[in-house]
Amino acid sequence: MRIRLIELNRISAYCSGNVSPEWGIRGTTMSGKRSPARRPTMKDIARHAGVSQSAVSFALNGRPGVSEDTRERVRRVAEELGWRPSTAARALSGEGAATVGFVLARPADTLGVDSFFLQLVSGIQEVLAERHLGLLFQVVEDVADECAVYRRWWAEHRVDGVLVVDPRTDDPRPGLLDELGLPAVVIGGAPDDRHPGLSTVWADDAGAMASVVDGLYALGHRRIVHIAGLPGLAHTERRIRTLRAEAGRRGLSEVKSVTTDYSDAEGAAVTRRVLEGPTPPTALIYDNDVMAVAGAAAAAELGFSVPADVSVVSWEDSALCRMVKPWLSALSRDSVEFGRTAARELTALLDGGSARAVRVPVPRLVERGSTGVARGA
Amino acid sequence: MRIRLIELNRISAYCSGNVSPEWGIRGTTMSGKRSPARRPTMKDIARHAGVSQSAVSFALNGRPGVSEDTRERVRRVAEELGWRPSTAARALSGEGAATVGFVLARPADTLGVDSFFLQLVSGIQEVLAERHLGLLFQVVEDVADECAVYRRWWAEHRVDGVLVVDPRTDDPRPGLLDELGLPAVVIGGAPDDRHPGLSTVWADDAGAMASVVDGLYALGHRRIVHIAGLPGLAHTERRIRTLRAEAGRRGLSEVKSVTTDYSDAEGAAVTRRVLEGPTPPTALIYDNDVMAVAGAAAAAELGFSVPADVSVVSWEDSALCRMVKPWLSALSRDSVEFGRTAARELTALLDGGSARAVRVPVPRLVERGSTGVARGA
DNA sequence: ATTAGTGACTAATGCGCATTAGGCTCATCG
DNA sequence: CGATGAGCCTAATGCGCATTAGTCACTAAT
Repeated sequence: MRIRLIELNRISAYCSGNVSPEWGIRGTTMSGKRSPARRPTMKDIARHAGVSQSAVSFALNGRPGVSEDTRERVRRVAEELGWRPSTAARALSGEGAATVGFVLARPADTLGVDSFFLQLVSGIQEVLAERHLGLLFQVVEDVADECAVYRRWWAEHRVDGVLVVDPRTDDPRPGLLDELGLPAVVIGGAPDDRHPGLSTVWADDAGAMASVVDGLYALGHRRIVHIAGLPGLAHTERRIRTLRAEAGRRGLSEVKSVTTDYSDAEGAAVTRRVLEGPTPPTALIYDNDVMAVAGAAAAAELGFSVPADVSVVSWEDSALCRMVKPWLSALSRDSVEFGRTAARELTALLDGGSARAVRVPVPRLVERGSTGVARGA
Repeated sequence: MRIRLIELNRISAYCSGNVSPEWGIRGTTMSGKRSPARRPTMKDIARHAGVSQSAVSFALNGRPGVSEDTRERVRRVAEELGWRPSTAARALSGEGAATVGFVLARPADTLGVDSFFLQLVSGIQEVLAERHLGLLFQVVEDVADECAVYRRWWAEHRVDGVLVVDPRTDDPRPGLLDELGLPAVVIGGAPDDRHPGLSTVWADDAGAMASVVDGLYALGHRRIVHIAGLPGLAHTERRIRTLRAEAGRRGLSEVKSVTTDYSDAEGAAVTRRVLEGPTPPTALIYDNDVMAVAGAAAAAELGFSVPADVSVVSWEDSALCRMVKPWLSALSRDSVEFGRTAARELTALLDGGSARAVRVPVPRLVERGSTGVARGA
C-alpha cells in the first residue's frame, strides 16, 4: 500500500519532469489572473521528486541520509525549478543571513570624487559573490550613527559580519562589535591586541612614509609639508607620527603635518598657506589624490612650478593623477586586491576561523613628473 | 484562578522591570562562559510584560486587540530590551525583506573616478534609512550578470524591490523584473510604456542637450563634437539623437557624436583625433567630467587653448571640473536629490502605489571659464 | 434574566528551512 | 532463526514573527 503510493509518486514525477511539467514556477491564481511568479520551495521539489521535504534538505545540503540516486534526482529537480534557498528561512533556522555589512561614515558632501571606496567595494564583491554572500551597504554621517547601524543590523539579524573602514584612534567600533559578537574585519587599521576577535587587514603606512621621506631627502628636500587627511583616523595619525620620527632622526626641523578634511578646497587652501609662508617647503605630500591635484593647481597659480620649485607626492593613485601636468608621482596600491583580501578574511572568520592580522603590500611610489631635485640642492 | 495567575505575572513583571531585571539581553551559558550576546525576541518581551506573544505583536504593530495600557507597557519593555524585529522572521511571514537592491554593472576597472554613483547612493540611503530599509549592493561585469543577480535575489527572497541604473536600448531588465513581479525604479531612463509596472525617474537629457547647443550656437560655434559615453545606454542615445536633430534644424553639417567607454584614456584619445583633423571642432561636449578634464588637457597639449581655440563643456559637474585651468563649464545636477527621488518612488511602489514616471529638473549649465566665443565668429 | 456583543487576551498555525527523532527494509551475524 | 545494525526515508519540531481562530469576562440590549 505504502510502497505503491510512493512508487506512483515517483513515476508521476518522472513523467512530469520529462513530458509535460504541470509544475512550473509560474503560478496561476484561482481567478485565472496571472500571479507575478511563485518562488519554488523545497516542498515543491519534494512533491516533484516524490520524496519528503527532509530528504530534499539532506540531498541539497550534502548531508548523509539519502542515496546518491535520490540526491542526484533532487538536485536536478531543484535546478529545473530554479530553486534557491530563501535567505530568510535559512537565517531563521540559525544559518546566518548570508550577508555582510559595510558602513561608510562620511557626510554626503564629502563623498565627492573618491576612487578608493568604489574599487575597494568591487574587490570585496568579487569574493563575496563567489559564495553568494550579499553586501548590505550604508552611508551614514558619523561613527556614532555607524555604531547604531551595527546594533540595528545585529538585532535585526541582518548580517553575519561586517567590514569596518576608516579605523580611528579611540575607536568605539571594535569594542561594540566584540560585545555584539559580530565577526568583523577592520580595513586599514594597525593590528590591535585589545580586540582579539577582530581581524585586521592593513598596509604599512609607516614604512611607506619612511620610504617617501627617504626619497625626498635623497633629492635634497629638507622642508617638507604633509597635507594629511582627517585627524583621528588611525592611518592619518600613523603617517603623522612616522613623519615626525623620520624628521627627528634626520634632524629636520622644518617638516610638519597639517590635517584636513580630504577635500580639494582644503587641499588647495593649506597649500596656499604654506607656500606663502616665509620659508616655503620644497616638497608636499598629500594624503589623497584629490588634494594633491588641487594643491598642485594652487601651487601653479602662486607661481610655483612643479617640480622645479616644489615637489608633489599623492598618497593615492588614480586617473586623477594623470589628468594634470605634470603627472603626479603617487603611492600606488591595489585597492581592488585590498578589498578582496578583506573579504577573504571575513569569510574565513565566518567559517569559524580565528582572527588574524594580515598585512598587504606596502604602497609603491610611482615616480612621475611631479617630483624632482630640491631647488638649491 | 486564571485571573490570579495573570495578576501575578503582571506583578512579577512590574517588579523585575523596576528592581532587578533577571532578564538582560546578555546571556550566560550553563557552563558559565559568557555567550557573546543574545538577541531579545518577542517571547522575551512577552515574558517580561506578562502577556502572550500575540499580544506583544499586536501592541508593537499598532494592531487592535490590546488596551492602550498594555500597549504602552509592551512598548516600554521592548525598548528596554533593545528589541528589533528579526528581518528574517518578518520576511518569512510574508512581510518582505525590508531591503532593496542596487546593482552596478560596470567592469571593475571602469569604476575609476566616478562621483555620480556615490552621490546617487548616498541620496538613496537617506530615504531608505528613514524607513529602516537596507540596501543590498552588488557590482557585476555586465547586464547578463545583473539579470542573474535579480533572479537570485528574487528566488532567495532577498529584496523587495530594486533600483536599476544605466538603462539601455533593448534592455532585458525591465521585462525580467516585470516577469518576476519585482517592484523597480529605473533611474535615468525615459518613460517606457511597455512596462507599466516600473517607475521611472529621469532627467530631460534632450532638453539639456538642446539648450547646450543653443548656447554654443549663440557663441558662434558651428563645428561641435560630442564625446559621448557608452553606446547602447539609453541616455547616450537620447543625447546623440537630440544633437543630430538640433544640428539638422540649424543646417549644421559638421556636428557629430563619438561614443566612448567614459574613461579618461578614450576621452583624451578621441579629443586628439578630432582636433588633429582637417577642420577641427570649435566646441567639445563631453558626457562626463573625467573625459572632459582629460580631453581639455589633451587639447592643451596639442596647442589648442581653452576656450580661445576650443570650448569645452562637461556633462557632469564635480570637484574635478574645478581642478583644472580654466575651470570647466558643466551641466550641473543634484545627484543626491536624484537618488532621493528614486528611492522615494521605490518606497511608494513598495507601499502599493502605482508606477509613474517622474522627471527631475533639467541639468543646469554652469558657465565657467571653458566656454567662449568661437574663434572667427 | 437571557442573549448578543464587545474588548482584551491567549492559543494555534504557517512561512521555508535545518535538524532530530523515529520507522521500515534488508543484509549480517551469532 | 531471531537479534542487530546499517541504509534510506518520513514525521515532527523549532527558529521569530504575523495572523486567524478561539476564549473569557463583562456590558448593553431585549
